Amino acid sequence: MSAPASKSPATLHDVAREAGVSLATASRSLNGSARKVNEAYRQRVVEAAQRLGYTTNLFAQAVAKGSTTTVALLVADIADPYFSSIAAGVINAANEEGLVVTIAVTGRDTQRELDTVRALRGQRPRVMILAGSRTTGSAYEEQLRSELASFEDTGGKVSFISQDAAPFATVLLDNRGGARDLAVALAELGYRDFAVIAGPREIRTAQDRLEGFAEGLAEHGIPLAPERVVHADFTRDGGYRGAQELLAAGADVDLVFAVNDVMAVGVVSALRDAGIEPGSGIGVAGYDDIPTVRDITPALTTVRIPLEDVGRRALQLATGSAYDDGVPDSGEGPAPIPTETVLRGSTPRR
Amino acid sequence: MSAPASKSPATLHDVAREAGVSLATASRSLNGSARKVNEAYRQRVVEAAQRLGYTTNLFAQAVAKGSTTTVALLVADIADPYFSSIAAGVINAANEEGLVVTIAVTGRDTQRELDTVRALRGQRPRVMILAGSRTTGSAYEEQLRSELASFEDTGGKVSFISQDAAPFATVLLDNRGGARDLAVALAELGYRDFAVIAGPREIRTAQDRLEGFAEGLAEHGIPLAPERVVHADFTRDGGYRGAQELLAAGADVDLVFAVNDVMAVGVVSALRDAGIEPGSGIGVAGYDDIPTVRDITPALTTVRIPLEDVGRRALQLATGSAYDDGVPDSGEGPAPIPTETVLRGSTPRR
DNA sequence: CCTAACAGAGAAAGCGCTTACCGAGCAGGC
DNA sequence: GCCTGCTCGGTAAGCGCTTTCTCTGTTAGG
Repeated sequence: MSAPASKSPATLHDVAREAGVSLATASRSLNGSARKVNEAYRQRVVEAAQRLGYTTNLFAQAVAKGSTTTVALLVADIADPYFSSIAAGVINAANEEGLVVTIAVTGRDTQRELDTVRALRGQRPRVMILAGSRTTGSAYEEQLRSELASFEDTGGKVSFISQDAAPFATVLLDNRGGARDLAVALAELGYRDFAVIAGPREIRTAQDRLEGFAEGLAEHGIPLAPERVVHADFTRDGGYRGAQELLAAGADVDLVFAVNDVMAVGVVSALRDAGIEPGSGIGVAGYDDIPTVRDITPALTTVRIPLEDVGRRALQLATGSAYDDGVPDSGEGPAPIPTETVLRGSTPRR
Repeated sequence: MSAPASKSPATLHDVAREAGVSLATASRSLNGSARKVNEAYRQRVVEAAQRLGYTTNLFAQAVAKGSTTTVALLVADIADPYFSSIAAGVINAANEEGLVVTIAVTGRDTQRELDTVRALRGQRPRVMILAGSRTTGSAYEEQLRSELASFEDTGGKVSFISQDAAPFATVLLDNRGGARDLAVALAELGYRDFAVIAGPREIRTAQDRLEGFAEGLAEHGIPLAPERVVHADFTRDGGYRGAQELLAAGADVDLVFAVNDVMAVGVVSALRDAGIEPGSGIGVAGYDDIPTVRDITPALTTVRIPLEDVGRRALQLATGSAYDDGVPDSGEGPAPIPTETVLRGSTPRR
């Protein structure tokens, strides 16, 4: 495959020459400028651009204007439906505003997250959205925050998804409340012996769900013994192994709550492999309401989050274009996104 | 949240001044330049950059160098596991090469695809990867191709995923062959009365799978009547409705093949809702081997594609960094990615 | 010692675009 | 009819970088 002649793309200069006008006029005609341009001229320029197949070089435009149209999105794992749904929301919202989104994945690795943030800053994005970030306890937390703070100092906007990360904007998910409601609903269904597959300890979101769940149980006077909690890594396999661990410990459990659906799916599989029927044998519940859980058997009880909306709002929060769509936006303090407990076959009444 | 003073980010100029060297030296020290720089100077510059929290402005660098480090990825729907897995592959491979990826979604809409390609060109990406594109029959096809051709003329590289799109590079998936093998395997299992939920007619990938499947059946002397083929849109709901349609037509079917797993999941659900047990009643098979299908009941028979690898290779194909990883790379003609029929519970022996 | 050859720092000219600023042309007012 | 005041092209100065080219300071060879 020998490199073809490869002329470089037409520049504004070429367009101006082709149209027989000045560079300035060409620029004004093509990119929405405040200044008016004689319609006849504009026409000529547009046609010339057409003819040459010209597209504005966004990079050059960015350096000239000193601002870009890029949104950077950091997710832990794009193949995870939780994140890909959020990404869909961000991308759609961004496109509507003529913004372009750059995605990077951090693989749930703190060091990599930090490196990625740094690298992404080179793009001078208008907005940086962090989903699935660990903002708790890690040695890197401070570095991350200072990196982000400096990003905001230089005119960027950051928004977090899920856990509160003041002073940065956040699309707050009421993880604690959602889990609490779920616990209450399950207790009311008659479950008593709970175990939970928690997430990584350093992830606030995971921790909140765990704590909220315990709170809900407490309201019904049900304790959650520490040995009934195993920590896993948010993956299906993690959930699978977590369930095995629980089973091996021989505890008398009638419901397993996994703090995300992906792990819950693993739990269902582990139970089945151990000869226990999920649902009728041991109840299973998850969190997120990813599409899959409606299709497995039994369908999973979970807590629904409007993931795509979450992505949308994360962007709007940053661009300030949050036209009010029903979700109360009480000034500064962002109201959490409402979640909803969805009871399905995996948790029949006891 | 009043806008803070918002100083602009440190520039190379600032760094140079801070380090007491010239702009040129600063540039050379920070970004791998061919020219050598006295180590003592380099040190000073690096430290100064550190101190100022400087990160190279990639945009400015791009305009100066005349080339970017961006990869543009177009997918039909990022929330679809097929695409998000591919995206994961692309992103990982790109990160390894220090490239940044921009994702746009086209929503399976031709006009939008074309617009998106145009918009993305403004970013002057090094590479443009198209997955799930319609390259057949649409009125826009020619426009798309000419847009892409012109992109390549100006130094870009495009690579397609799935269907051959000569003269552009392609990560060829042997859709026809994979479907043929699947059909053969199913026929050998004893199935005789087939129906298929095909994809949109204008999508080559969908069409190939349909045709390959028919070929496989033909090898066993089994016909596939046109009324046994319904077209749907690659979504779960599409699959659901397709199956309903088939059922309503009252055909005597013992196996439904949906040309992608997402629709197959819909089929399973539709059958169940109609009181027919998927597997023991009517067999179901899909294509892609997305994670979900292993977890539903019955687990779905399907054709496995190493999706992440596909994404990886799409990038490598374009950047020319295809270190040989076992997949034969016979010079120009790209060998198709090998697929594998995976028989599971949804197609028990008859 | 002197000259040739070579490093390697710095000055400056771009890269493709935006945007003051300038100035020509024209309309209207007195 | 002359002046004021618009309107709207064009000129040119950047934006933050890279890179060529110039030029000085060293080193080495004779």
